[in-house]
Amino acid sequence: MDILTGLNDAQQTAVTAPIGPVLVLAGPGSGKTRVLTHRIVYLIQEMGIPPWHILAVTFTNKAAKEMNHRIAALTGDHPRGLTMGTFHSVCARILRREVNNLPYYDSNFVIYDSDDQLKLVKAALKELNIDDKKYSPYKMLNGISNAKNELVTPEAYQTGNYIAELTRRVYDYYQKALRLNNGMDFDDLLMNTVLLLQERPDVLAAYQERYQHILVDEFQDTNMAQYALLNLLAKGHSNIFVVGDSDQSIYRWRGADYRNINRFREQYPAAQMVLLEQNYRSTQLILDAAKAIISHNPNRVHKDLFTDRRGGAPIVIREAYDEREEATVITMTMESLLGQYSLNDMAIMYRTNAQSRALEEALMMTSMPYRLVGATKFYKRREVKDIIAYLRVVHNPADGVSFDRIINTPKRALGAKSQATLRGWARQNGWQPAVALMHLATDPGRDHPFKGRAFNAFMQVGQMLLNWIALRDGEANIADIFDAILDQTRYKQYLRDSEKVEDEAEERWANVQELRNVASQADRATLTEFLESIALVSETDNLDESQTAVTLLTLHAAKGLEYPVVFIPGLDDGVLPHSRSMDDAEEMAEERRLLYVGITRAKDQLYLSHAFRRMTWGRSDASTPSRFLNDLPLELTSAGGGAKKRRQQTKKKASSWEWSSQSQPKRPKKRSAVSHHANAVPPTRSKPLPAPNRVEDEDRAPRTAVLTYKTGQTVRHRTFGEGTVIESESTGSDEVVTVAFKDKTVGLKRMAASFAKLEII
DNA sequence: GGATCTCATGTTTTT
DNA sequence: CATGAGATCC
Repeated sequence: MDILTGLNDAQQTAVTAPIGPVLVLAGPGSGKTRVLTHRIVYLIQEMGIPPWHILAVTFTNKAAKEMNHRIAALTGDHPRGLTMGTFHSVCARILRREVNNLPYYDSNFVIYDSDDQLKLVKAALKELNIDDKKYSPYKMLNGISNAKNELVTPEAYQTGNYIAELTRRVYDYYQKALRLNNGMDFDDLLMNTVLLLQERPDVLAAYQERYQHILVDEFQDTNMAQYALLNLLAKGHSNIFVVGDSDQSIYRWRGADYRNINRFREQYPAAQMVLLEQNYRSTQLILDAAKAIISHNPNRVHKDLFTDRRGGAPIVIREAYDEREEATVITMTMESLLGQYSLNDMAIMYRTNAQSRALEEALMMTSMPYRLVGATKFYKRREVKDIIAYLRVVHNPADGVSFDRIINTPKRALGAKSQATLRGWARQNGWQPAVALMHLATDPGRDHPFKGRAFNAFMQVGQMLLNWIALRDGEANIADIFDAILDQTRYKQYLRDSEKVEDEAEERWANVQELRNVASQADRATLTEFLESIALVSETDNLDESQTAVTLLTLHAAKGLEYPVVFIPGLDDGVLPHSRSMDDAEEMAEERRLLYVGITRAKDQLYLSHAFRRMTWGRSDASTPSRFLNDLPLELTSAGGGAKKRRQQTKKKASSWEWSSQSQPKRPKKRSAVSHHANAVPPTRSKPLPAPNRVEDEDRAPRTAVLTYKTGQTVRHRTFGEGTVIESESTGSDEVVTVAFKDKTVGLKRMAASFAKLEII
């Protein structure tokens, strides 16, 4: 099969560009992953480049996996020796291989996550006698991270003021602590790789020789360290193919700098530039809206996005009374769309995670299944972290942060005092605490300061560590070590004893089992590889698409995804744009890009909403519609419930939102407090947001759907128990039942019949 | 050593 | 409001 088949002209130009620097500016939905994968295959098949000379870097494991998958589909095989991975995993691999050239580290170094980092910073503050009340550890860590992203070592850290001086000292201590623990944080993976390549021309030469062709995804998200890394590797051959879109740069606060695109152009003036402007995702109308929003940002490379999908459903903009009503109406709109779309086709994208709460409540109310992206936090669970900490100590006994976590978990009556004694003794002998315990267990006769209960407990831990390490060095696989740890620490018993609620203990144990599954699947991997793989996965990498459900996610998490129907609630000034970005033009521009990213996720339909009042930090405050809404041309939006009329007025005064007096008995009270001085529409039945494609159908075909439930019936819900049907109505494709449940804590609920699975008694 | 209370804090979070 | 960290009390 010709690999150029199905590619448009611009895509073909990019894929077949002569070897050398190439910059692809790819608008949303323009097929950038396609271009990247086809380029790789083109290099291999048409230009005869051996796969092992190719390095392709992405930001997420998901993107790397996707590309691997597509390449395999194109070639019918996984090209042997091709290096494909995230910046961090590629760096970790290099560092692991070059560990002999790294002072202070051995090959069992562990990767510290943000929790571990914070613990080290706190320890540093304590050691340096800095008040963590006055100087927030988070901010210190942030400063350290920024420095690392800019390749500034503690020695080179500039201190113009007192806080900077403190940060420098903490940074210095922190960095030494990392070495002592044989640990690196995420930023170290990048910085240490760059430093190594800078300091060792011989090592650099080897990697330049190895990676003769470099491809980079999401180039606008690279930070200084990543840019430096790419340049070092590409120096000499300049075969660097980067794909990016500065309009989708939304990680500035993490050090990403879209100006790297400009730097690239300056550094490689001969670079071939390709603009991908044809969009294969959205309707023209949605693209026009996106363009209208983004065009207000200064200093952009102008792109003229277009699509074959002429026209499209107007964008619906609505104002809600508050965030609860906003959520209710979104769920009702979803219900009304169920005939046309599956729940999998719909997503709600918001600025802050806190916004998900109201949405979740509304979804639960209607029994509509949903999946929350990024909220699982499996690897952040206490029990999971406990076991990983054990494994990490077995793998790298120098890891003091993990050791601190496990030394008294399960409880061994080893409190602060005993631990301090241990630390003192270990330090005297130049050991890390876990190493000290192993010495103690090997030779209990040696001089030590412990006695009685503490001595026995420490001996026991030392003995266990020796056992596990013997397993590690023997034939045992990861699952064997895992089981030995669970068994010898009596971890299950510990969970039972420490959780008051039995279900809680069960759940935690289930998580431990889940982790064990992951471990047993990695049977061929070494402990090093296993720990590295779980340190470098993100939660969003495992988006479970297997069940039918609405997706809830932040706008950040939405990048790279697409859905036929997209809802973006919270278009209020202070939410989007976020209040923290109000006094900084760069940050405001980034907020705008965030909205741009959100809008361009939508294929067919887009629903934007804002609220008249919004609850922030326990306070319900009047809200102003997002300034970004003013930039949407009126002709692209539908006149949802008079919203357009209102938008034409300079100032809105109140909501014309409607609510159901039956389903939300508490609402009218609150509501009337504002509506008497507002030009509110008289309360009528709640209506979903108009679905533009459906309006006519509805008029033509009056509802004749047969209802399953009738007023007065007694029904049973699997979680809410028994209740009486108050009302049931058809939404066209589904039936919405209002039930008064006997359980007073449940009360009145509106739910979609297809999900609620109510049993008629 | 553990439970309970108080108080501060509060975007986004690819790895 | 809701969460989490740290202090304080038992």
